[in-house]
Amino acid sequence: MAMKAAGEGTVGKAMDVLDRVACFGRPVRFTELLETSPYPKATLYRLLQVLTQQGMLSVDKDRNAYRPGIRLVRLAHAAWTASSLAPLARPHLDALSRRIGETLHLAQLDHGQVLYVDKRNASRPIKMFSEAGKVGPAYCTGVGKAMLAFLDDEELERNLEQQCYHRFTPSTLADVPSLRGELSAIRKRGYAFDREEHEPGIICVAMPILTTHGQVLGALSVTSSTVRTDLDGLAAQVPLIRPVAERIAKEAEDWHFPEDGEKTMAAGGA
Amino acid sequence: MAMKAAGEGTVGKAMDVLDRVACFGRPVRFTELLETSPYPKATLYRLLQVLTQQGMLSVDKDRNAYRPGIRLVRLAHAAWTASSLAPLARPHLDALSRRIGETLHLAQLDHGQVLYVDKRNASRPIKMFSEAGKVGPAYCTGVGKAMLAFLDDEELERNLEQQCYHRFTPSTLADVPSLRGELSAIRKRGYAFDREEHEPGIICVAMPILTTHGQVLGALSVTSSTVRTDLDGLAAQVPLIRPVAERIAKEAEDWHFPEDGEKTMAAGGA
DNA sequence: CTATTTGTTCCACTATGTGAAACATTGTTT
DNA sequence: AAACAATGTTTCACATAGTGGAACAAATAG
Repeated sequence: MAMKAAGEGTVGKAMDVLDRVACFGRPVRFTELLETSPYPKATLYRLLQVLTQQGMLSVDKDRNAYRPGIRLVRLAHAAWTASSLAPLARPHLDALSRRIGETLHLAQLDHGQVLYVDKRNASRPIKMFSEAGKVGPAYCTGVGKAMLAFLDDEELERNLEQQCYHRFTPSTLADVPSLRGELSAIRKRGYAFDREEHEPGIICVAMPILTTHGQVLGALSVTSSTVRTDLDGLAAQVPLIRPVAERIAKEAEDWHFPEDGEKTMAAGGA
Repeated sequence: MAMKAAGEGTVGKAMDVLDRVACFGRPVRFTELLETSPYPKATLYRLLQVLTQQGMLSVDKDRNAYRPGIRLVRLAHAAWTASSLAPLARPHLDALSRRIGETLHLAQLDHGQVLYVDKRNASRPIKMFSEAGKVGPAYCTGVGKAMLAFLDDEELERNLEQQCYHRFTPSTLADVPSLRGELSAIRKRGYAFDREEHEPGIICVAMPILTTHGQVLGALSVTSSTVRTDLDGLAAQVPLIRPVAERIAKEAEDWHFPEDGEKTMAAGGA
């Protein structure tokens, strides 16, 4: 995932390294990174130094394993609050969750990947942060396809290139032509299905969240399993989902920031 | 907060700009940033361009307001999972939360600030991500002081400089000498109190989480209000809290990463 | 329509980051 | 313990990449 060398400036490289470290999901040793990066030793070394010193990475006590730093968590809080649909969509998701007893996902597109920014689970309330922030493939998930389908040409091409087209299940659309076909069907239909394309037994309906000008903001999905329902069963939920997606889109568009608002200086407790 | 110009290289500046944008908690216009930044126009401009193009910032549709980007959320998920005590501490927090009916905080230190990485609320389950990721001052919170008290000299000095020493309440220790005194008392006692130093009516006990070598990993606190209990009441919880802090420390130390583990490629649903 | 604020581009200058290779520091082998 | 291998750190001549003053363009007023 995201393993292309960002030909951009120094900052671009630094971000790329950040990504690479984050991808591992465990502390990475210098050499490991060196082998999977397009950067020469010394350069990688300095980049890691800087990032560490900046708190974007932290070094394991063993003194030679890097992992994403705490500063990122702080920054992301801001990102999540200010730049995702989640805070705005929350009440709507809550309401939908109460009406439909199924798993809900709210997702956005990020560098060709689906980024889940919020989630409702049928049973327990929320599994918190660790859920928001997860990424998944775009070409074989309901939300992913729903968003891809409504991108403009230029963006679509860029995103199509960024997919890895791994055949997760027999029904995965694992090449560009079939995916294009599916996307055009989705455009016509107005929403997308996931026909066990990512995980066997898991199906979903996904509704794009679009501005009045057709700009893709995100997508909203209801997920279930083949043992509990089928595509028709999910399709029956569309009348419930569509207005929610539209509502979220409307609010996101209208939301002209508080101009100055309150600057609630610091966190509550202690 | 964190408004010093990072004299570091280009990457440092870029990160600094990220912070600045994140600080606002709302979309920021170019000029606004220009006024509050030590960078010349053109430089700031280019930094913003790069960050935007990297997905670390996103531009509001009005085309001239920057805010933290979605890519940060993705990165932070990795950071939270791999680099915070939260995932490891979760079961322990859950257990503690069941025994004590009060608010719990799990925090770590980041650039002189307290960063809350997890939280349990007495009443409703969790308020999710928007809680984890919040920052607060170190010099006037229980967790903050608990951590400061056990830093080594060099780190302590660095951190003391980074405090803003705003007098939130009459009991805030708003200068270095009194803070030093308090810290030494905390070192002797082994844990810290918050005596309404940050918010009137809010008190807490905080236990540092330390490695066997005395390295500060984080802190754990029980928060309550003066209408429900007093410092003695909170101190009575110490026998419950201390072992949990020790347990977390132990596990954090023992946790030598899964060496390779499973690479559960992508998120669950669809 | 002119004035003013706000955002974007130019370009000579040099500070910053580059990367091959040498060096240091581990850890492993016999 | 010496010889070896693997990993991490530093050096240094070089040029790319970032800098910032100032001129230019666009968008809002007045």
